[in-house]
Amino acid sequence: MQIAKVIVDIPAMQTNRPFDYAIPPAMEQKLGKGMRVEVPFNNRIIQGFITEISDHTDFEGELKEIIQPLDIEPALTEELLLLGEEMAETVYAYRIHCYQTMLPTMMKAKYEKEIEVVDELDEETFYGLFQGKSKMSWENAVDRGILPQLIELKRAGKIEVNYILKNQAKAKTVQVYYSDLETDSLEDEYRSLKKSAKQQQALLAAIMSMNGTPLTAKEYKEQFDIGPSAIRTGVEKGWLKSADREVLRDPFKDRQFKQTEALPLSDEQTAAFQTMGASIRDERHEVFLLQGVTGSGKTEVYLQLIAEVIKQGKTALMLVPEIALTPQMVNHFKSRFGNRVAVMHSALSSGEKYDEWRKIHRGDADVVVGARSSIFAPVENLGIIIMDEEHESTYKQDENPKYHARNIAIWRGQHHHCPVVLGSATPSLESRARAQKKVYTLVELKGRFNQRALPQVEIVDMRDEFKANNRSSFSVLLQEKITDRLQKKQQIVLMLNKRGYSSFIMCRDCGFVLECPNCDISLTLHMDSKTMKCHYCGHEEEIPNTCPKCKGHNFRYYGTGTQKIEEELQALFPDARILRMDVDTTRKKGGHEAILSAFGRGEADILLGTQMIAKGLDFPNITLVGVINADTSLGLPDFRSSERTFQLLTQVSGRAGRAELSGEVVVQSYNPDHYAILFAQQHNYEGFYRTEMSLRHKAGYPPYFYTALITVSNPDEKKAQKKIYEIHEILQKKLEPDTIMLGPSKGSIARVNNRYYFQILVKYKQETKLHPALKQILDESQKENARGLYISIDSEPVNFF
DNA sequence: AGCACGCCGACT
DNA sequence: GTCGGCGTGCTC
Repeated sequence: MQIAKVIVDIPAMQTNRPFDYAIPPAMEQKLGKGMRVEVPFNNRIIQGFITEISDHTDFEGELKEIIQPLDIEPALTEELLLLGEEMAETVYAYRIHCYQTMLPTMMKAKYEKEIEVVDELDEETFYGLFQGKSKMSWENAVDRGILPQLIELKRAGKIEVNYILKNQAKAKTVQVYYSDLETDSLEDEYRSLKKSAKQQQALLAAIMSMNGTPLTAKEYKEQFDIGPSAIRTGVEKGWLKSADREVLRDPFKDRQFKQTEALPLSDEQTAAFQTMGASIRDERHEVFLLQGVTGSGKTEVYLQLIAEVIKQGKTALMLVPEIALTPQMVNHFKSRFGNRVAVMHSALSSGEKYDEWRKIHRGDADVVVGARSSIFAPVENLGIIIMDEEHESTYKQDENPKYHARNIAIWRGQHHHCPVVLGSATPSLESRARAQKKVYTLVELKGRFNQRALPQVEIVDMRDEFKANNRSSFSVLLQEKITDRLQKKQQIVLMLNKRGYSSFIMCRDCGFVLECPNCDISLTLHMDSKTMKCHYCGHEEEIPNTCPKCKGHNFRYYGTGTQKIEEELQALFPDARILRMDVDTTRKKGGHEAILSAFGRGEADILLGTQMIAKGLDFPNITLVGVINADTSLGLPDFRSSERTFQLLTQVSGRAGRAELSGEVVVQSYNPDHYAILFAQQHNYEGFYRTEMSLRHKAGYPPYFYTALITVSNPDEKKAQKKIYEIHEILQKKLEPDTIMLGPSKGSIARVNNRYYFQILVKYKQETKLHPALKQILDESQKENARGLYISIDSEPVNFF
């Protein structure tokens, strides 16, 4: 008998292992590793993944049978099955979670409960409770509040609760019409028609010419000018049969892409291309750190490396940060490689995502372009993995499974014996340090395209502006330069650094700040909805008119929202056309792109936005970039705050002067002497790297130490606190003496959604005992989990919330 | 996760 | 005496 080992869809420590199922004889040849299946589990029916087919089981009891497969072909390749297993270990996640994140959300199971009548009911109950039907949905029962009566009936054995698994992954279909009649009989039909039945004659002629090939109604119309009513007649008369044909939802079907050819490479680009190309040709795994200043032509190198891979009959994976995945970016790839490019983008509908996934799965894509989760694209025969802007924190998923796409990329690169290219103008310290230690191979692009100089960056000390009685958000210098560019009809980009910043309101009389009732954080003012919102739990309330504490009416609005800056800017420059880009104006689908392309067409003089403007913006007429507040990101309680500030300033500076016109940057700051700002001004990555490395060394942070963040949360503050101290004690006993623990401390937001957070940050160099100790802590916490005590472990966290 | 089993308090 | 509270343990 054949046995399938199945990972079931129950995320719990006790079920985080394969369960054995008997394969019914009829399915023996049909089931395979990586398939989703429907299985009975503890009185229910749930989804699972087959991880292995075997002829042996250690299970002593009687095996249950697999009910049915949910796919025709395995959803997960052997590679992904293995990856998921290993990943679960390193990110402290359940295997089922890992497998689910590898697939489009549509393939995740949905469960429904229904109540079925199995025994005679008296008329009153049947017509009253069940409304004369033998089945009722669980929701219906809950809504009508009749569960108590149902429990009674259940006990009497008159009803059953059925568990239904819904496979949401449905391909979109269109109706097609074909004929299975012989030509002879069609000819007979033709002869028996009245002379006046022109439409039917035309239809029969068409059918005969198609030779049984199915066509949609639309195709009949286009090719033969036969309308739907004739087709209906054809079906009625039995000439045509209808069937469903699967179609792919193509998010780009209405777009034309002009074919582009490889551009000539500079000497430096050629050298970079050859270094990395050698590894492609030798089918050798190697990690490259491609460090190139903005405008050095990294993208063209990527495109040509991918072309090389395709030439070898292999496939390529191209990762970009979500925010950079603009249609502009997609264009580059679609134009070079045509429709064999699949794009995985969060703006796609779930159906479109599923179809792009299927396109890859079928082997119809040679190039996959996408954000973080595309690293799990089911491509076979990988020839290269490229990760652009590798320093971006969005490559780390901040919910379970907390994986970093960079690590997954390297794993897959090893598996496929292919190179991994990490590209950035401002590499993460971790990657740059690895390059220094020759773990990665450093490839540099130092020159800018067309030898264009990097923009001149001026720093304005905002403290001086304040002393000189300038209370505006714009320094005199920035105002002058804006005036100048407006006159010259050149474009301006202004960035508001919102990181670590929020707009809140405070009572001027008593100092009261409106806070979230569920979280220990002030509510943020949202002008678009005219409400106060909590960014952590979603709580929303009216903007108060009077202070709840002192009944005063004098509120002060803190925080510089883009909207407020826009008003200020417009007052200063009444004739300037300003475009604002922030979460409020880009919320709608395609809003981001619409604003960018309007700016690209020159429909505005000034683009004002948050960090999202630092990326994917490449317009020749921009000659001035202003950073309104460079330092708000410096004050965050995060050891990476300097690194992030440096990266952001460098990136936004790169927006200035990309073509014939040279650019200028004005950075306004209250900390003008901060090294992150000064090094960004000088475009000096190396200087920043060395300074930051020595600080990290002194403080004992990555890349000198590894980190793991353990977070405990509970609705009861005392319980969470007790647990974190217990964990602290266990770890103290077990870990190496040179391992450092910070904490236990309260979470940087102590309460979120009515849960209290406590955490410990473990910093270690060599630590073989940490992993088993943490696993054990997780295992043992399982019981408490049910009572609302959650433990989360984040290996190499990037956000410290 | 969700369900059955099992052991103690408040009732007909 | 029983009903039902939820703590405990299992699911192929």
